[in-house]
Amino acid sequence: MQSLRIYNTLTREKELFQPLNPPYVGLYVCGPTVYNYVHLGNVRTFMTFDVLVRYFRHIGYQVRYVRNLTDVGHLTGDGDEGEDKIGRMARLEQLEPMEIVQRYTNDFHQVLEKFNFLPPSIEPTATGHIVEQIEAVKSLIDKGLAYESNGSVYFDIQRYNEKGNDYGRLSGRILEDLLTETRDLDGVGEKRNPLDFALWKKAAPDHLMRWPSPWGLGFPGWHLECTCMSTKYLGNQFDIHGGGMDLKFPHHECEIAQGTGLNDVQPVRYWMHSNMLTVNGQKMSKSLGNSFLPAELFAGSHHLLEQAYSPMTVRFFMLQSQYRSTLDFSNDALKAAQKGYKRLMNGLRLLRDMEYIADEAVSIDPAQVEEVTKAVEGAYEGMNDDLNTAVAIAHLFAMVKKINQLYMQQVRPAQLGEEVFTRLKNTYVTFLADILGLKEERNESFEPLIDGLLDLYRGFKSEKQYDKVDQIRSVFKQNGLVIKDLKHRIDWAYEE
RNA sequence: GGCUGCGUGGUCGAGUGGUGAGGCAGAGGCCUGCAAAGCCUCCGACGCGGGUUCGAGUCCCGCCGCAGCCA
Repeated sequence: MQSLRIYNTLTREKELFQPLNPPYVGLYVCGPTVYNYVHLGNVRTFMTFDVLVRYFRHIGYQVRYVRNLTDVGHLTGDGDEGEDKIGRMARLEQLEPMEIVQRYTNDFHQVLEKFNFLPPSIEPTATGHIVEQIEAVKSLIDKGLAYESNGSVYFDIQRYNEKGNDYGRLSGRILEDLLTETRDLDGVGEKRNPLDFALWKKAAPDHLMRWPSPWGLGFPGWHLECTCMSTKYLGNQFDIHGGGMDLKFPHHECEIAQGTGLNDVQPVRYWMHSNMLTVNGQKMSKSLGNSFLPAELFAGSHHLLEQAYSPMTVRFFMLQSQYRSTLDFSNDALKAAQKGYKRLMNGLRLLRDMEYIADEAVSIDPAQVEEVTKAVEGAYEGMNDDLNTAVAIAHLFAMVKKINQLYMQQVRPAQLGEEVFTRLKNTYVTFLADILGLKEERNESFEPLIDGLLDLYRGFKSEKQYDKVDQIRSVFKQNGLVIKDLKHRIDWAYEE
């Protein structure tokens, strides 16, 4: 099995990944709050973990991938104040909260399918786990780590730390500093300490989503659902927890506190955080007007976009950077990605029809063998080094060059030998399709039509009817395809 | 203001003590009816100022800029 190293936010180091119960891997990723169309930044996060799951499975692990949907409890202030995000949308659009949830859940699934994401093993919802959350609150109160105040229940951070825990470790925050910073703030109200966070909130009379509890009608705090659902399906301690960088504090910090408080064990062994997106060097935000939706990207319908970019182009584009780096969206970068993506896909098409040809007259060329071996091993080394898809892709380009050389008969399969040839073929196809999740975007039913046109082209070409030849070329071009006139054959490819 | 991370060639983007990233763009060549595709060759960088080292894009200090979280 490959040895994968993962950057653990908790230790700020790359660590060798060792699962608790091999060959099983438990992975939990914070899913979206379904109150609006899915944000491109979220897409990047889920893509990171999509590739992680794919790679784990490829190297022989059995993954249980849990990605939740937040459908209650996430407030507009991202803290304990403000309106429920879903409740707010329901009020504005005069719909049932669950109508909002369903609408944006559907959108979320649709978008992810376009990007060729694997479905999670379990996709639990917060409202589906109210009972578990109430039980968790009770347990935390029993343990002296939480207290009721005016119908709400809060986690007692000071008590938690007095018991030898370290609230703030994940995000590099010092409790004393946090206390100093927040001391003079008013609005503490029901809390003993301004840093304490809500486990259960009392519902105001006009609050739409509420459930009965030992503390009256209310709803769960945002952080609690992830603790309950992750430990329910993956155990009190599990392998990996992922999410966007923005969730490190306070969300994930609170999850650690809740999980540790409940089960006396650190809930997560490896914390992984993916970085943010920028647009033309600036952060992507609605107020700056530079935030576009996946659908706008596919349609090219945003004023900052010069053209449409297909889902696979965007997928390839995102994977060309390492997940812990910020990634900048711009037209030039996306156009470059489109060309690069098509180059890889053309290689895939060629390779599919390529068979090994034995040739006694040709001996194995060590230099050729080494080039292929280096590319294959390099691709794995990239993935093993904290999921460095950028490095893996660089080696795929080395492979596509070799594929083209074989196709152009500049290199003979026998120069590689059957074993190395097969290794090249398998690795290339596996990396693109299975690990990176990149697939051809085409309509296969049109292929006979393409072949028919190509026959006509051949005929005109041999008759030197160049006006007809050029005409057919232009038809291909209009459809994003190019005709390739080679010494030994005539073929087509995606226009890059 | 605090914490965390980043700043690489025309552009996007890997690398993190000792000649190679890679994609896109650009230049030349092979091929071609002309092209395109492909192949070969080339061009070229490490925010600014100090320091450590035989040697730094890579480590340390300061500054500037960008991003995330907190206030």
